[in-house]
Amino acid sequence: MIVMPGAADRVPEPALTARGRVTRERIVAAAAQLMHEHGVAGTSLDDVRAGTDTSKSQLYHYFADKSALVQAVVGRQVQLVVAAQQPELDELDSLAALYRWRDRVVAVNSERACVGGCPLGRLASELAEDDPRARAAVKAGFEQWRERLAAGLRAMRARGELVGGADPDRLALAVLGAAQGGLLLAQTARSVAPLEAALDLALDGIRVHLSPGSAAVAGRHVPAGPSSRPGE
Amino acid sequence: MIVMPGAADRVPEPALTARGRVTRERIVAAAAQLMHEHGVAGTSLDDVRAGTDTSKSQLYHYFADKSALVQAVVGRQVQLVVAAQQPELDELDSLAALYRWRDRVVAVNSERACVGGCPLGRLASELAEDDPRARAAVKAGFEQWRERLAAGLRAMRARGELVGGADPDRLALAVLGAAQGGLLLAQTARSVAPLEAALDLALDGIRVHLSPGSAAVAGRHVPAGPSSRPGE
DNA sequence: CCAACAGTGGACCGATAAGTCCAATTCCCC
DNA sequence: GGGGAATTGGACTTATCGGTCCACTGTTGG
Repeated sequence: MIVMPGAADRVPEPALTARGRVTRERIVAAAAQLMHEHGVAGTSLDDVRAGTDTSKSQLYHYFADKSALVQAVVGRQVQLVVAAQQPELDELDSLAALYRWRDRVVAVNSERACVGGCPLGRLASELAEDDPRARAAVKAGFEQWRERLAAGLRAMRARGELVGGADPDRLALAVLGAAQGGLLLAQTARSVAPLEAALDLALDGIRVHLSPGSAAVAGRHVPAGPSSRPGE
Repeated sequence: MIVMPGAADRVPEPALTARGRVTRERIVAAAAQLMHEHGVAGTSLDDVRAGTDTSKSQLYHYFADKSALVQAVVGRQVQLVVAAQQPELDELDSLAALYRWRDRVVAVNSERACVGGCPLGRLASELAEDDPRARAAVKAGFEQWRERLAAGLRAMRARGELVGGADPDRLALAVLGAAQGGLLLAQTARSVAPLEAALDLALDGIRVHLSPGSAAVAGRHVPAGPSSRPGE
């Protein structure tokens, strides 16, 4: 679990035994799943209780209130979202690798038939205005995700593939934005097409910043030309 | 349920007099505002009632239930969102015009300090999984928005500015995705920077599809090079 | 001018939400 | 193996929500 540097201002939780940790984890996992499918407001603590074979008192034993549970859910979703892209994020050092990442994001979303969109995105949209702590947590999650993308772009620049003037941090932010928007439209349209289109266009944008001499400039991953890959 | 293409499957509403129409509009406007700020689930009918100087019975006089009110709110937000970009959307016929549109979107979001993100995006995220009719309405709204963008890109292609192989519909979808994702990240980060980055990268992507001979290829709107415009 | 109907006010209802409380039970460690 | 803390079960409280109901008011057209 990632811990904020400034020591989180959490309620002093009682010590957790092994059993306690398991139960707590079970609650968070079920709550995360439910909130991904039905939203935070659409998930009652009774729903969580029913879905975890626990009792009301356990929920309040491990979490001060619903907001604290939401906080834990945010943390978990950040972990899961990043973990789902782990291999691709770890080797983002070329345009081809970016396209592999693109394919991964599309595949993950395709598997669940675009239902729920991005778990983080949903939490962001629902909590941003009502729960400042949750907003900060989601913001930190996005930041972590963006940083992984930026690291890859920095690697590309270090290898001379990316032109010197390009700002990896800003580009990574933009690519993440394209992913989020694509995910949202995909969820609404129940089709991965918007996600593919948004990511492809963003990667086309990256292409503009490739060094002229780079082998990838011509688009070895996209034979038919930019943004023309057929959707699956 | 089989729905005829033309006739909406709405509850047969009573005839509306002028006074009735005004009241109804007042309710929808207030509900839209509240739902933009606090979400659909976070807005009770009592909130709407209090914010409109109406009574409970009026809400149910004009709307069958909360879902029907939400439906009306979606329609209104679609109108407002598109209307806010009217001038820029009407003359999207060049890269420079696309950048003017970009500036407009950024400015609108900046004015409200990124609060609430995109009204349509918020509704999409919150309603997609729980209210099929609302999801369809939001989807139609996005479609309308996308079509406006696509029309501009088609104009560019007709003028020879865009290369023949580029697909205006798909590009428009991607640009809309960039906007939505940028808006979401901007809302979460409380900064327009992600929105600017996402839109700039998308427009960089469009640049890839410009005809080689076009005057705009060199980037007359972006003197310092792609994606390097300073944020305001 | 008066009936019929759109429009309005607000009390009321049942369901369900978050959160409380306390007794019972299990576990860990001395 | 016993004591204290961690853990658990579930009834209970209180508040709020969507939704219903009915009496009343304004308006309008014949």
